Amino acid sequence: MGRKAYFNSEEFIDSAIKIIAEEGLGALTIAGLATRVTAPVGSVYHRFPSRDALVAELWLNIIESFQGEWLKILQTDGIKAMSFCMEWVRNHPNEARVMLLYRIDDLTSGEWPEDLKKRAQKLSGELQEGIAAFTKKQFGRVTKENIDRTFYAIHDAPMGILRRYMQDKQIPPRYVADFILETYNAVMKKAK
Amino acid sequence: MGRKAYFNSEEFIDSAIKIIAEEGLGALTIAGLATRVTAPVGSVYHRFPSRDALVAELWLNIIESFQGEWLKILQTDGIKAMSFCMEWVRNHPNEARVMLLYRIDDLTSGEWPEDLKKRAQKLSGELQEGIAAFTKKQFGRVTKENIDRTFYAIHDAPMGILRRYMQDKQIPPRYVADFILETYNAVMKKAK
DNA sequence: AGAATATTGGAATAGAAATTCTATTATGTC
DNA sequence: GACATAATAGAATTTCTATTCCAATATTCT
Repeated sequence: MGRKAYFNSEEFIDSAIKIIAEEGLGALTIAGLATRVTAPVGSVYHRFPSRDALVAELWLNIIESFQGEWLKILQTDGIKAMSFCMEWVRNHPNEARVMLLYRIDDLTSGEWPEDLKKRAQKLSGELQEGIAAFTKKQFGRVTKENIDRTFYAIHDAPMGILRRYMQDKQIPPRYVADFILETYNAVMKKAK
Repeated sequence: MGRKAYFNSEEFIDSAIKIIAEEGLGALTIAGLATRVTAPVGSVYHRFPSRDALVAELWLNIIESFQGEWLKILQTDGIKAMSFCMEWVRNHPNEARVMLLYRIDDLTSGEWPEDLKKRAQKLSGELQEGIAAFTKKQFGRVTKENIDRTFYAIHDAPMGILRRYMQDKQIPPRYVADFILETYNAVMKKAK
C-alpha cells in the first residue's frame, strides 16, 4: 500500500556509478544525483540512509558482481579467469572505472551501516581464500611468497594495466590479454 | 627585511604528505595541517594560494622526484630501472603511498595555478617520451602495441603489485623484485 | 468514501572546511 | 628610533553539501 514509487534504488545506484565514472568521485553529490534522475533529494534519502550508505552499496554491488564470477572461474582455470577479467572490464566500462580507480576507503568516510560492513568483510575473505586455494593447487605449498606470487599474476598485474586504460577513459585493446597471459605463464610456472 | 619565518613551504608539504599517507586524503584539512605543524592557518595561506595549489605542489614534488631519476636510469637499463622502482618505494613509504594510491584528478578539484599545470604537462610528456624511447631501443619499431607492452612491463605491472602493499600499509618484500623481473623478461624479450 | 501509508517534493537547517581579513609582531634598513 | 615589510595569529565569513523535516500526493485496503 502507499503511493507508487517513481524512483528505485537501482536507478540511483546506476546513475551514481555513471557520475563517478564520467566526472569523478567529487562530482557525486546528492543534489546532483537527484537532478540527474529528475528526482527530489528526499527520494534519495528515502532509499538510502546516507551518502556513505549509497556509495558503499554501489561499491559492494560492483565488487560482488565481478568478484563472484571471477573467483568461480578461478577455481577451475586460472587462464580463463584472466580472460574473464579482461572481458568484464571491456563490457562494463563504468563499473570497471569505479572498481579500478577508487578504493573503498576513499569513497566513503567509513561510517557504514553494520550489514554493509559484513558484506565487505565477506568479499575480502572470499578473495583471500580464492587466491589461497589457487596457490595451493598450483604450487602445493602455500607460503606467503607463493600467495603473493599468485596474487600478482592473477590480480595485481592485470588490474595494473587495466587501470591505466580506465584512467584514460579507454577500452583496453584485446592484445592486453597477451601481456597478462605471458606474465601468468612466466610467473606461475615454477614452484618455489 | 620583514619578520623571520617560523614555518616554510616544505614543512607544510611534508606534513601534508604524512597526513595523507597515514590517514588518507580526506584527513587533509588546512586547519588540521596547521595544527600538526603548530602554525596558524594564516601561515598556510601565506605560503599557498589555495588547498588545491598545496596538494598539486605536493603531488608534483613527489612525481618529479621519483620519475626524474627513474627515467634517467631507464635510458640506460630497463632492469635497473625496475630495481630502482622497488627500492624507491621501500625508502619513501609516505611518498610512495601518496603516489600509488591517489591520482591527481582526485586529489584536487582541478583549479590549479597555471605554472603547476605546466609542470604536470611536462612530467606527463617526459614519461611518454621515456617509454617511447625505450620501446624503440627494445623493439625497433614503435607501434601502439609495443608501447603498451613496454608500459605494462616497466610501469603498470610493478606499480600494480606495489600498490597492494601500499594499501595494506606494508613495505613490499624484496622478492617482489623477482616477480617484476620475470614479467619483464617474459614480456619484453620478443619483438612484435 | 475514508483510513492508512509509502513516496514524492523541495525548502530549511546544520556542519564542516576553505578562505578572507584585520590585527599584531618581529626584523632589517635608513 | 622610526619606517617598511614579511610573517604570524586566529577570529569571522563564506561556501558547499549532506541531511532533516514537513507538507502534499498517490495508491491500496477495508
